[in-house]
Amino acid sequence: MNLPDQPNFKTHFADLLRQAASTLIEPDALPRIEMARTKQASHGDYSCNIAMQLAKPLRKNPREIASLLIEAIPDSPLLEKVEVAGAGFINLFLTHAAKQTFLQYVLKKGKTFGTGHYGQGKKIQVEFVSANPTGPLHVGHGRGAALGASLANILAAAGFCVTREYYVNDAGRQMDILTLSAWLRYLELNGIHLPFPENAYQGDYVKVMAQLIQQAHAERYVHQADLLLDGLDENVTDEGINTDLQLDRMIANAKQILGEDYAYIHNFVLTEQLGDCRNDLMEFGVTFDTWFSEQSLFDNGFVAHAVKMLEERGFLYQQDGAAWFRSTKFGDEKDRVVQRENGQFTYFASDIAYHLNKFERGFEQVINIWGADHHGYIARVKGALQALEQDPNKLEIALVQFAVLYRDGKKAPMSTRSGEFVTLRELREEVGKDAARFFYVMRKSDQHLDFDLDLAKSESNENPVYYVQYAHARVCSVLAQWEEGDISMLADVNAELLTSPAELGLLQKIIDFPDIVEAAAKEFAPHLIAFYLRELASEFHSYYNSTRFLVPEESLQHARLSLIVAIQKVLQNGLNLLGVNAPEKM
RNA sequence: GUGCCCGUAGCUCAAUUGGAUAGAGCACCAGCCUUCUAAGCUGGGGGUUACAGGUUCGAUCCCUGUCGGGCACGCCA
Repeated sequence: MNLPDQPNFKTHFADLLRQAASTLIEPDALPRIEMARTKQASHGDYSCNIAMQLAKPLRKNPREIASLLIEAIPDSPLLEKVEVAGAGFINLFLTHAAKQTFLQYVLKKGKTFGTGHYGQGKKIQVEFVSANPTGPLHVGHGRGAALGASLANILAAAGFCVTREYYVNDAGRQMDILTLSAWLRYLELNGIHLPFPENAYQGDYVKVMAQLIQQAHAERYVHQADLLLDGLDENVTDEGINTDLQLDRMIANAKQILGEDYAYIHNFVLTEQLGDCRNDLMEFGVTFDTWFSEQSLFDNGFVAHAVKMLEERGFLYQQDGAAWFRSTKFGDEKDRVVQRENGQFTYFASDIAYHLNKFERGFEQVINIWGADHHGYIARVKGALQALEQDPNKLEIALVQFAVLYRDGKKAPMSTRSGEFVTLRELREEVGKDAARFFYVMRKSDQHLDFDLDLAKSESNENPVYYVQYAHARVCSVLAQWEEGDISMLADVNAELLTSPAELGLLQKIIDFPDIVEAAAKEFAPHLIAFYLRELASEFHSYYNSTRFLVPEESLQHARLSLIVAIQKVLQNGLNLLGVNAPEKM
């Protein structure tokens, strides 16, 4: 049988029904043909509800319409039979030959099986993680990283031209606080003990950075540190420093005392944290095409430019000395400040500039992966884009709910500022990269995630990661014991011998894979891949236990081997999309 | 208080976005290694989809209300 290059049975059947429906109704009035995979084998392989949808416009009984459609359906070598069922479903059965022949395409496509053209080469950007470089990544960032990286892979597989981007918040107050924190620790190393503000960064990593500065430059950056507390309340040493005002005063003092050296320390801690973050993510299998600096938007005047554009279009007004953007015109709850009383731009201002910049770089679609705590932020960013005459629908925000760690059935404590949190690095060291990546995307992203550390760690049948990987290792093991051992022999195998329910079920499962990838891309839902892989592994394990592959009869042996090689490819490709290894031995 | 998200088996979650008898894993019970890896397989029990209405051929999904949980409501980022 000769089939087109990348056969898609689902769309083929949809075409057949569309042709049949054109005998009953004007093509313009025809709704989209929904072709769904069935849950039960008795319902065939694919099912369509078009007859029910046409019941209203045609004013006829759905079952009657279904019968008429079936009579009008063109002949196809892929269609075994078609029947009416239930309230008017049209159930279609694929021929065994169609399923069996499909195996050849899988083996031929190999690593690229599962890819498609849904994205039509559109330029799409995925921005994710984008954590402030003020400390180590924690397990909350890990979920965004795993989700973003997997989604980017899936979009690329679905035919998009993907750019992965990390927005570096290297401007602004948090970086100043980190700089001050590091300098204070550095001063301590030089015997100068000033009160350490409660709202500065407490983590030990700050002390490590201070040590690095100390080792490289000795006491060079001590300067007149005793002036640091100037202008603060008299009795700070007794009560401690804990207000934003006091902290900002210390930062201002530090800038004055250090002069040009302030920039050195600022830059040093930034580079250090960013490098740490990059390594951490790399070891997590997460890489970026672009690290986009927020500071660069200020340096080249782009923030001022964007704000000016808002002003020119009449969306800005002055009140209480600040410049406000009329975001309420675009559905926001209240207007927002873009330039403060003291002349500084707000974070929102640079974010407007950043998103405008994204569109000006020519991305046809932009996806932001944000923590769910930022959901109130969506309206104002989209509003600003609209005000700047951009299409806000080109920006899509995927919200990620928090991940809560459980150890021994109890919540692991998490509190960012106090430095008491589980880092991504610790998580990786504890459960391993593969388990962490898989667990993070096992849930729909807009759902809370309960991350069971004990389960992720367990090297047993309880662990879904090993379950999928084990299926892959088993195939590899069989192939290793296959004496002829040449997979190319399987290219033109006679798959007609694959007729058991298990074999036909597995064939259908393989056929589904490209559709699953496309659905995952369409819905920003990597968890669909995880669930699919689990199901495929399950069917394989069952097959493995019931059927011997290395049988004496060569044609049957080759047929079965070709099937498990195809399964191996799908497992590899699927795990690869999720950033999980497919080990040959376990 | 206002806005957004959520509520599905004992636990953690799915459900092709309005489709057929709501499905998996874990946990629990009973079996399967002289055979390609038992990190596996086979069988079993378990549900008024928080609750009350509404929309229609058909609702876990859409609308209204109630109860319960999470998040957000700065000239912070």
